[in-house]
Amino acid sequence: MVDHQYAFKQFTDYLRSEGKSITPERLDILDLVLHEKGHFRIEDVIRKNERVSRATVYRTLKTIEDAGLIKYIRTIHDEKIFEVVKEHHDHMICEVCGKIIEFHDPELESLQNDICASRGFSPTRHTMKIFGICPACQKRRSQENTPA
Amino acid sequence: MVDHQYAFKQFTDYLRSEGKSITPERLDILDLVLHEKGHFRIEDVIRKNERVSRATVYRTLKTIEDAGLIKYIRTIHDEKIFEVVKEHHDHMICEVCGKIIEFHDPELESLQNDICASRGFSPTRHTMKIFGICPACQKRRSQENTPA
DNA sequence: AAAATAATTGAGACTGATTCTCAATTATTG
DNA sequence: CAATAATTGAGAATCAGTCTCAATTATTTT
Repeated sequence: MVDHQYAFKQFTDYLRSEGKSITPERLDILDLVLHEKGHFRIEDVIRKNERVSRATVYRTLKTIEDAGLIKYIRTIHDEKIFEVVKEHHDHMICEVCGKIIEFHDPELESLQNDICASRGFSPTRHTMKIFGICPACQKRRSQENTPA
Repeated sequence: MVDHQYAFKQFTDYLRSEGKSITPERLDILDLVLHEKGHFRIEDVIRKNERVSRATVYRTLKTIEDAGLIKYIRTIHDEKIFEVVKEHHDHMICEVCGKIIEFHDPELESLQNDICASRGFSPTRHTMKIFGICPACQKRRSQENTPA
């Protein structure tokens, strides 16, 4: 879970620092986004918030992204999927059921930094996606191949 | 460089195995793609091959991708960039000049496998992108900040 | 708190990328 | 070579995302 209070403060601070207005539309969308469990698509936000226009949803999601509160990844099918930014983490994506599993590994992070350093590249951020089959789908598959 | 001869064989084998026809359009596009240095965009292929229709370029690039000969990544600006598949590698992407640097690190690969194993996830492939500033742009920047 | 100013919104037009349709063409098979 | 199956091209259609601009709302100024 994300601290909503804190997220709202971060967002309004960001808006003020950029000379942008604090509007009910923006707060509504942030609220909706914070209540999303896990990952969500833009269409979800548009559908669940008919009061706000499609254009404003797009604009506002980009603003919230610029504020550093959400980010997106691409699924196997190239769908844009948003998520609320928590601590940094990477993703495992199941190619069978589409499930997205988050993970974080400090060793991986430091190894990445080493690799960059050895090449004179100055990293700011990274994304890593591992595609494969999640435990549940592996189990289901092995059951299907061994019928009663 | 990629062995063209071998790539053509792989492609025609793939087509045959899928019951697909071997057409001049498909071979032309594969040929063009193999001659691309590094990374290319779909529009490049369409422009350089006016004999073949836009629709067929799209269809054929997907076919070549399915055959495992090319793949694509997304840049910072969400552009689709294709590349010929060589040995597996990951990418560093410069946020200043857009340059794409390929790298491969066996330690990274085995660490990824360990991480998956510990979570019961069976990996098939992965993508990793590190965004940051390339050596050339770092140098250029530091020069700009220290004028003569 | 009203006026003046600046930013935002909504509706729908627009764009660019990609997919679809289907008749005409070309490859494959027997 | 004829019959069959797959592919192609041209343009229509779709889709996500952006843009326009007048009307509305937030912010700042007096």
